[in-house]
Amino acid sequence: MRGRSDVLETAILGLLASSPMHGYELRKRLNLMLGSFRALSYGSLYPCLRGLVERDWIVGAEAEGAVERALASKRARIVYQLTADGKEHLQQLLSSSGPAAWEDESFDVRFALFAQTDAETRLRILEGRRSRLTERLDTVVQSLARTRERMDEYTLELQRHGVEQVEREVRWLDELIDNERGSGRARRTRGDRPAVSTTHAAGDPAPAHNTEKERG
Amino acid sequence: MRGRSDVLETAILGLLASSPMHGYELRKRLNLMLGSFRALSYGSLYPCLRGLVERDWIVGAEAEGAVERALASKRARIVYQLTADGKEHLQQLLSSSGPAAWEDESFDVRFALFAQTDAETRLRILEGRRSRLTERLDTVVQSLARTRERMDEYTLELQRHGVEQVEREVRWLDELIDNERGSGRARRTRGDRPAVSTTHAAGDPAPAHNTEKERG
DNA sequence: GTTTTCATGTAACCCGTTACATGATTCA
DNA sequence: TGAATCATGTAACGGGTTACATGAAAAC
Repeated sequence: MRGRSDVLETAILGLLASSPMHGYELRKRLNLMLGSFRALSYGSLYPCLRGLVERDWIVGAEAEGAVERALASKRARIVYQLTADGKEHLQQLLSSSGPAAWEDESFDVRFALFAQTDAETRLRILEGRRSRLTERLDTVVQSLARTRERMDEYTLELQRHGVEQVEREVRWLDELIDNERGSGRARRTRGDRPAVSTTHAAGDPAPAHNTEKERG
Repeated sequence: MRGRSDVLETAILGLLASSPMHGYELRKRLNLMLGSFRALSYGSLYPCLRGLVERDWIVGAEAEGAVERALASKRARIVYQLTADGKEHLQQLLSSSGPAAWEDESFDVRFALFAQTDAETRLRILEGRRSRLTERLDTVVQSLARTRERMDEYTLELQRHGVEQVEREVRWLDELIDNERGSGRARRTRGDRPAVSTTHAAGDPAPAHNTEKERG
C-alpha cells in the first residue's frame, strides 16, 4: 500500500469535491491552499491519486479514453472526480475532530475545507486546535522558566518570539471561535475584539493559559 | 553514509561547543532550542552522533572506558565533546550565510547559535532571511491577487492569516537587524520602534515588499 | 519494592523530495 | 522554430518517526 497520508488525501478529496480536476491543476491549487508556503511535488501527488483510485474514492474521467491514452503515454489530461464512496469518506474525514485534526498541517487542511462542514464541527475543531496550542505554550513556558538563566540572549529571543507567534495564533482562533458562535450573521470585522490576556512575555509566574475556554 | 542533515549536525556541534554533553541531555537541549515546538527522536540523534564521531568532529569521552562499557550495553553515559576539527567545521557552518541558511529550520538553528559568530555574519544571515521571507510574501500575494475571487471565505482567511504571520516575522527581523546595526550597545527594548509598512492586508495593489533593505 | 526518569541504541517504516523520462501545446 | 508551460509519471534517495530492546539509578 503506497503513498498514504491523511492530510494529503483529505486535501485532494476536498478540492475534488468543489470541482473535478486533473493532477497538474490539483497540485497548483494544493500549494495555494496550504498557507501557500509549501511546495508539493508530483512525486507524492500522483502516487496518492493512484491510491485513491484503487480504493474507489475517485475516478479518472474515461471521457474519450483519456486514461488509456495517458497510460500509453500519449498524454491526455486525466480529470479526476469523487465517487459516491469518496464523498462519503471525505465527509467522514472532515467531521472527525479528534487530536489528529489539531496538528499544524492537518488543521490547515481541515480549516481550508471548512465550507464543506457544519458549524458544530467547525467549532469543535477550532476549540481542539486552541487547546492543542495552549497546551504547547504551557509546556514551553514551564521549561523556559526552569532553564532561562542558562540560555544566551539569542536563544532566549528565539523562544520569546516563538511563544509570541503561537499566542498570536491563539488570539486568531479566539476571533474565529467568536464568529462561529455568532453563527454566521453579525460577523465581526477583525480588530474590534479586546486583546486577549496572553501577553505575559514568557515570564516565570506564567498565568498558565487555561487549556479550555469555558464552553458556552 | 547514514544520518546526515546539516541542520541537525549544526545544532549538535553548536550545543557541544558550549559544553560537553551526553546524548540524552543533548536531546532535551535540542528540543528546547528549536523554537521548542518540535520533538527530536533518538532514532535520528544517535545515528547522527555516530556519523559525527566517524568524521572526527566529536569524540565520546574515554574517561574510565565509558564508550566500551556502553557498547557492551553496560550502559554508562558517553559524554561527547568537540575535537579541534569539529570546532573548525562548526565555525565554517555558522559563517556560511548562503541560501541554505535562510530556510526555516536552518535559520532557527543558526540564530540560536548566534552568540558563537561575529556581528557581520549575524547581519548577513538576518538580511538573507528577511529577503527570503519577503520573496515568499511577494509570490503569495501575487498568486492571491490572481485567484482570490475563486476562493471561499475560509481559504481566504487562512491565506490572510498566513501572510500576516510572515509579515510579523519580517518586522521581528527588522528589529533584530536594527539592534545588530546598533552594534550591541544602546540595544533597544522591543516596542519603541515605529511599525513597519507591511500592513497592506494581502490586497491587490500590493506594495511589493522590497526584497532588500538598502544596506547601510 | 515498584514506578519514573535516566540512558543508549536499532530496525522498520512513512512520507516526502529530487531528478529523471516523456511528450503535447502554446506563444513569441 | 524554439522556448515555456502544460501534463503525467517513476525510481532513488533522504531524513525523520515509532516501536522496540535493554538496563541503571533515583524517587516515592
